[in-house]
Amino acid sequence: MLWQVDPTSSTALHVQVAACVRREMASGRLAKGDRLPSAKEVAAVLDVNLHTVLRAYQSLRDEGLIDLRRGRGAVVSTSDPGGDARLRTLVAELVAAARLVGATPADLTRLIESEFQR
Amino acid sequence: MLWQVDPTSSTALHVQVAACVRREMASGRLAKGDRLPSAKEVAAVLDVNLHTVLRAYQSLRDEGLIDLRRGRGAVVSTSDPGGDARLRTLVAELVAAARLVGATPADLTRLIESEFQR
DNA sequence: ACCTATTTGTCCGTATGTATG
DNA sequence: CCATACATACGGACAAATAGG
Repeated sequence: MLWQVDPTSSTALHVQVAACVRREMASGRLAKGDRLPSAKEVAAVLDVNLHTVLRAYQSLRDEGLIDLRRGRGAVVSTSDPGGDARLRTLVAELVAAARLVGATPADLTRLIESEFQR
Repeated sequence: MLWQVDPTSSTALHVQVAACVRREMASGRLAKGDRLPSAKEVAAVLDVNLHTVLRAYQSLRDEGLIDLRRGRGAVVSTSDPGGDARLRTLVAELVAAARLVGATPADLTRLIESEFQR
């Protein structure tokens, strides 16, 4: 992958790094299930700080483009053919809503269990 | 505002700080248009790093809860429309979807906790 | 118009923790 | 046990936007 960033640009470095990954995905050079190079590697290649790459990866994760896990690395998100794609979407929405009102996981568990019994 | 964080907790500090703000908003002590204390102040009060507070503020901005601008500070942008009603609706949807795929309450709890951790 | 202080934004560096293989 | 890789927190430095005198 030939990535490139411009340190003098007015756009933030981590945004540029994220854009690199999106380009690779758009062009098909990165397909679902592919593993991205480690943040450490990318940082070395682009001569930027490790945090800058990690921040870019995390923003991609927030967009749902990649799956990011400790010890494993970054993997392009799969379409998840199993039926639980909707489940995870709902969970994400629920957690977001819970955060808005300061509800804890325990609160949600209680709500869910009472709902399950109906 | 009496904010408090637990450095020994397993949940990240910046998540706790963001939760503090959400609680204030949910309780009505922070209303639309109100200005949040500067990140520097919060950092001093909570005895955490400035960056930790800034990260919390930025995540709140990403959620659309506050407006964040250099030199000005953080201003509440919404008055938390939603509340518990939306939470219960989402729980009902989630439970319905879980039944379809045979997921148990324990499965949902696990999913929710991992989602909360992010 | 100018200067200064404040406040967020970004980047770098270092250290430690945690999950994975 | 150990190496890898992301996660978080702290600290320092500088830049950019804003507000006020």
